[in-house]
Amino acid sequence: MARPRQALLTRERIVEAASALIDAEGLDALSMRRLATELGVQGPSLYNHFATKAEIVDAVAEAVVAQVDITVFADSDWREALRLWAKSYHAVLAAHPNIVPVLATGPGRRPFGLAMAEAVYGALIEAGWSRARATHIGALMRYLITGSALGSFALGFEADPDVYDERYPHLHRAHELAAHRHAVDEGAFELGLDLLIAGLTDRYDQGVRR
Amino acid sequence: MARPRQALLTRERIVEAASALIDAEGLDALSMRRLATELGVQGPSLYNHFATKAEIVDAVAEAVVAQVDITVFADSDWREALRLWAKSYHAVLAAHPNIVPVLATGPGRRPFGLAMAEAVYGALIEAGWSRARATHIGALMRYLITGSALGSFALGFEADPDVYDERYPHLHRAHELAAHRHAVDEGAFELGLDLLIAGLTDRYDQGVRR
DNA sequence: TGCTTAAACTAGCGGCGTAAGTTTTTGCGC
DNA sequence: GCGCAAAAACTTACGCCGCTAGTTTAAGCA
Repeated sequence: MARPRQALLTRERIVEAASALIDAEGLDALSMRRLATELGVQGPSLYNHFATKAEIVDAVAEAVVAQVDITVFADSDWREALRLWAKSYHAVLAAHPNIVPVLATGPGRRPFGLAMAEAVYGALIEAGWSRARATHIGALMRYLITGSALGSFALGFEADPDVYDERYPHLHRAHELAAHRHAVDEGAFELGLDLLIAGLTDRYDQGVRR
Repeated sequence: MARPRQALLTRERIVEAASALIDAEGLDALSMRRLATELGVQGPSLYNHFATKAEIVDAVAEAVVAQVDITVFADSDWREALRLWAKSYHAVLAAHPNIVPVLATGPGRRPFGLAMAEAVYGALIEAGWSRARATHIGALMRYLITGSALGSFALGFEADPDVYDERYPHLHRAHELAAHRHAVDEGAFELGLDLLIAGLTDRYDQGVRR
C-alpha cells in the first residue's frame, strides 16, 4: 500500500490507541509494531506522525493530565482547592495507573503539566506562602499523589500466605491485603491528605508561611 | 571457553556489577549482554546463576533495602523511630535513585523488604494503633519516601527558560529549580515528614488510634 | 499539467531476553 | 582411583524491540 486516499492515521487516533493499550496491558506492552497492528498499519508508519516512541508516550501522559480539574484554584480557598485538586488528580491516576511512572518524573515540556504546576504554585503564592515553601508544598503533593498511584500498597504484598512465615509475626495476615486493596490504598491517601492539609493550615493560621 | 578452573561468576559478583551499572547508567542500561560484558563473560552465562533478569534486579533491590536502618524500631518511641527510619530509607534511596521504581512496587517476596515492613507495622501495632491505621501509616510513609525518591521534583522542570512563557506567569523562575535541587527536594521531604509525624502525634495523644 | 509533500509501504540494522545444546572441569560416591 | 553427574562456561538461534532508509503512490497546490 502506498499513500491511501483517506489517511489511516492521525495523531489523535494514535494517542487514543496508545492510551488504551497502556491502560489495558501496561507500558511495557506498548511497542511501535504492536500499536501499529492495533491501528491496522505497519510499524514504521507511525513515524510519519511522531518522531519517537517517547513523543507518543508523552502525548498519552498529557491527555491524562488534561483530565485533572484545576479550575478549583480560581474559585476556592487554597486549602479547599488543594484538597479538591489532589482528589481529582488522584482519581485520574487511579483510572490510568500504568502511565504514572511517566508523570512521576515531572511536567517536562508538556503544556497541561505546566498549566497544572502554574495553577498550584500560583494559588499558594497568592495565598501568601513564600516561594520556597510553595515549592515544597507542590513537591510534597506530587510525592503523595504519584507515590500512592505508582503501585498499590496492598498489591505490593504477595497474596500467598506461605510468604509470611515466623520471621514476620505481625504480617501473618498480610496475604489478605489484596482483598482490601481499595480500602487500604484510599484510606492511606485520605489520611495523608488530611494530615498534610491540617498541618499546613495550622502553620498558616499561626502566620508561619515560609 | 568451557568450564573454567576457577568460576568467573558468583551471584554476589553479578549483583555488585548490576548494582553499579544501575547506579551509573540507570535501569534501562542494564541488559544481560551488557552486564556480562562488564563481568568479562558472554551474556547467557548469567543464566547459570540467575533464572531471569528480574531475579537479578530483585537481588539488587534487596541489597539496597538491606542498607536501611530498622534497628531504631527496637529502641525508640514509635514517633522517633518512624522519623529515623524514614530518614535512613530516604538517604539510601537518594544514593540509589535508579532502583526506586522497583522498590515502589512493594516488598514482594524479598526478605529484607518484608523484614522492614514487619518492623514498621509491628512498632505501630505495639504502640496501640489499630491494624487498619497501622497499615495506612505504613502505606503513607512509603508514598512519601518512594514518591520523593522516584524523581527529583526540581529536575522535573526543564532548565530551559524559554519553556516558561507568558502562559505560566508564576513559573517564570522555574528554570532555576535545577540549581537548587537539593534544597527543594530535601525541604519538601522534611516538611512532609514533619507534618505527617506531627499530625499523627496529635491524633495519638488525643486517643484517636484508629 | 507538473511538482512537492504526505502517508503508507518493505527491508534491514543492531540490540534485547532467553532457550537449547555443547564442551570442559570439578568433586563426590563406589 | 574411576566414573559420572553437576556446574559453569560457551555458541547459536528465535522472535521481539526502536528506528532508519529508501520506495511508491495519492493529494494538493502553482
